[in-house]
Amino acid sequence: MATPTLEDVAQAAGVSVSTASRVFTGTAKVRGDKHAAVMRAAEQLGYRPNAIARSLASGRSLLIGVLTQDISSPFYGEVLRGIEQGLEGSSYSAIFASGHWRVEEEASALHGLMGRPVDGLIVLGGHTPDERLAAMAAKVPLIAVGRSVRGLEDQCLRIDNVQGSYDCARHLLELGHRRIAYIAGPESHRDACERLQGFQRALADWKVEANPSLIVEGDFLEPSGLLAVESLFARGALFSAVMAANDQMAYGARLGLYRRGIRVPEDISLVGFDDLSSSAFTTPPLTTMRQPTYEMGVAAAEAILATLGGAPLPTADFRVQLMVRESTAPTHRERQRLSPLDPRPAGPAGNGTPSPASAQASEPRPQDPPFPGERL
Amino acid sequence: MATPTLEDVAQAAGVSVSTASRVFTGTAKVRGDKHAAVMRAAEQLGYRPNAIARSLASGRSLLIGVLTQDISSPFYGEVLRGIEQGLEGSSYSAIFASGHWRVEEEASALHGLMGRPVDGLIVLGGHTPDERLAAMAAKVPLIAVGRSVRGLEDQCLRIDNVQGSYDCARHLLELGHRRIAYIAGPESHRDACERLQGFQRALADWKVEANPSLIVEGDFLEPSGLLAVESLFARGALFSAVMAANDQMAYGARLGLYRRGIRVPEDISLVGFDDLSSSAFTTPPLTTMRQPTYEMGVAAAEAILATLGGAPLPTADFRVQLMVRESTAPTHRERQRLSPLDPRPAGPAGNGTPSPASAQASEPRPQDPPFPGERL
DNA sequence: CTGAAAGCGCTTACAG
DNA sequence: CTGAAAGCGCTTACAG
Repeated sequence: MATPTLEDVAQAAGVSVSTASRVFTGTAKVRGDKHAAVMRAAEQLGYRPNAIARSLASGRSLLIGVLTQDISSPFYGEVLRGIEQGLEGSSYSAIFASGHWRVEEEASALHGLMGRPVDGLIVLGGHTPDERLAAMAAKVPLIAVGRSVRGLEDQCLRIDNVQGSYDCARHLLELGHRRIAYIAGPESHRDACERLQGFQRALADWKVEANPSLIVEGDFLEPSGLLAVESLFARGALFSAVMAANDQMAYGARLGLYRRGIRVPEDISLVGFDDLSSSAFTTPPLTTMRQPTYEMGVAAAEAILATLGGAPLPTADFRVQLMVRESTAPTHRERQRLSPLDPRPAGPAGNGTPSPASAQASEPRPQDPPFPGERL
Repeated sequence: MATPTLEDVAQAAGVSVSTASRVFTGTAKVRGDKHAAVMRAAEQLGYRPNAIARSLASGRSLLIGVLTQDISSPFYGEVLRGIEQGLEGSSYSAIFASGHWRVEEEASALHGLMGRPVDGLIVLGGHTPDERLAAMAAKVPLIAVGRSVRGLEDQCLRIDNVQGSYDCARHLLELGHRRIAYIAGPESHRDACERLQGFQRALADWKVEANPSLIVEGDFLEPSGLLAVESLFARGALFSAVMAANDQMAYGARLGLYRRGIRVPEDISLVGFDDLSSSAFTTPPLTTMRQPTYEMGVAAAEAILATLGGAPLPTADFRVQLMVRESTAPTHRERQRLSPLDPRPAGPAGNGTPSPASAQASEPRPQDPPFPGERL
């Protein structure tokens, strides 16, 4: 038998389609016995309301479009999970499209979503011009996560990248590090620029001279972190810490250090940004700035739902939080200052401005076991 | 102005809606000048065909439902990316729903997808009973990835878990390992059972006695890998290698070893399964069994498209591949056999049946630098 | 090649 | 509380 329609149900229940419709939408009271008859008929026939027909008739698609950049990104993945959670229990579902950070691809993804059309739009990052998003926002409730849109400031869920990055750098500076290599994100990313800015501001506040040769640009993916460290070594750069603009590049940097036989954090400290779920399980567990990505996804969904329900936009404040784990340690000099009697042997990198050439030597040498307690 | 409809376009172009419709669907020839007039009018009005109305009229939603388990899973993420890629260029888009490996949640996700209704269904893993999937498959083309469904064997895209796991174990056995700890997946997962089976079969072929106290069950997530290693140590188990049923648990195990100051692979070898994209960047890079997840996603999408287009189901064969990286090494005994003059000092774990108690000692001791070449 | 018309499966004023 | 009817924006035989 073909899929049963509302008409089949109404007929089986001995009521009009209007009445049958009302029991499913709940828009008006229906007498008890008729209600029951409809439910029974629906059950018996295995009736499922056709969402498409319903959308066309009601003018609402019950779909929230989500423009993401990469469906498999560990960073956006958490946001998507949050969105799913935030939509749970509502009658809306999410439909995803990926833009891969390419303006044209984002445009066509957006085009596809609007053509459905969706009842609301959540935009995660990307390079779509502000004007285009403002134009969409005029048609449909829109929330942006991880980017800001001029004129739509209160519909943008963001963290303070400058402050977050500043705090990462401060952590390193307080541990005594002065020569800090920085692996930046692509300068076309606003996040990347802001994080670089936070780093530089901290340096300035600590009266540490900025050293352009300690800054390398990556693309937010692992291999670029590895390359960055390699190029740093190739140019003979000296540093006691590496700060990466995101965790994925920090992973790559970690591998670059490992390849040279450099220990983290004994020889060189490492910090990331994002706190991906796997960052608590790297070797050593990565010190990084946590972004509340899941929470932002939930909030984005709730904000859309609120707007759709005619409620005012909920306000939320998203704080970053430094997760001090085991990839950062005081410089040797700082350790000595703190406990002059510390008997542990100083590694070749223990003076705060290590020579990578000596750190490279593959002579067996003492390995510090992790001392997490020391740094808390 | 409200969103323009086909009727607006037809009117502006001076043709009937039928004709206007034909230029957009391409279902019939339209005279050149009328075609142009319609295109121009559409352009001018900023017309976008309404996908919902189109679906209702044509009886095709142009939506492929994807039942996944966790939208943020690094494993399924790759499959989703493949599906997106495979659908690219077609007029279909994917709509995702997550089941979180819970039968009822999967049912409601499936219910939501079928109620839209979708034109095709791709199912990733999960615990939905075979009969339910068979029932869906009767209504709509269905492809399953990473699980098998009785009666739908040729619509299931799978790898040979038994063989893959066998090959991982063989790799370890050939390196001389005999006491291999195994971190299994949950026994309710078919994949988990098959991988355990492959492991045990290899042991049997090598005449290594199976040792139940070396097997711990996890849940495929990182923390369970950490717990597994801890419980192994707690019970005083002796082993020179750890094999995990997936990469995420291998990451957790890696951390457990690190916490005890145990070196990988010098003291203990470690192997995973899946080859997640970050596994090439762990410390050390993880030896693991690659699953062609992205390719399976592409193939699933293509199979659906083919079926929808009336073409026969394409056949594909998915091979796993052992990625030998740097987390596995020969046992000390095996190294000596291979090059009796190897001058490197033997670690406390070098005899193939190490004592974790001694490996635990936090005395500084020589650290082997990585020797990737040695194992190729 | 083209238009008028029916119809996709619902919802929702409108009139009782 | 309930039914008949119009309509959502398209597609697609059907007849020219």
